[in-house]
Amino acid sequence: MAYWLFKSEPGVFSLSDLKAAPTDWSGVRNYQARNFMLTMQLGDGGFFYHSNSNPPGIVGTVEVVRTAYPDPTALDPKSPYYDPRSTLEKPIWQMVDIAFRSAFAEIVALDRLRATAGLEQMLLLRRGNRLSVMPVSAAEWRIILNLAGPS
DNA sequence: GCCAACGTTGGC
DNA sequence: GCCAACGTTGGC
Repeated sequence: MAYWLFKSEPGVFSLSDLKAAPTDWSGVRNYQARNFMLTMQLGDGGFFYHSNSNPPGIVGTVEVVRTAYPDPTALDPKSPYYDPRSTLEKPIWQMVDIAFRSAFAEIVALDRLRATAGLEQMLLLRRGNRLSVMPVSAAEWRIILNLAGPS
């Protein structure tokens, strides 16, 4: 069982959108993020992070409900995520499916994460980090759930 | 809207 | 294989 963090701009896709229906995490075009998705297991937990919002922060939890499979938007010339290097036979990009699990009573804001002991090593907080999918350690997971309180 | 940080691209 | 240029991300 591993833990992850999924980043999304709420104006584009929010936790409420995910609550309405599970979704595929298509459109990831970063090799590191893709490689993380390739290692995800059914039932893995994830935080849902709202970026480019005020304040940015973690708003709830999700669950991996399907392991990695080819991202079809890479093959669609009309998609903004189209990648002509990718083919049906040799897909480059992968995605997983995630489902809503819980919404925090209050957002755990980025500045609060930064101020919390035990989260100093968190990948999310690293300077210049731009990954849309990243791992979270079990310890970090526990600390943040505590910050969030009952959902 | 600004800009620092980063990944990717492409010329050489 | 180097590295400058570029596009994108995301906090502020």
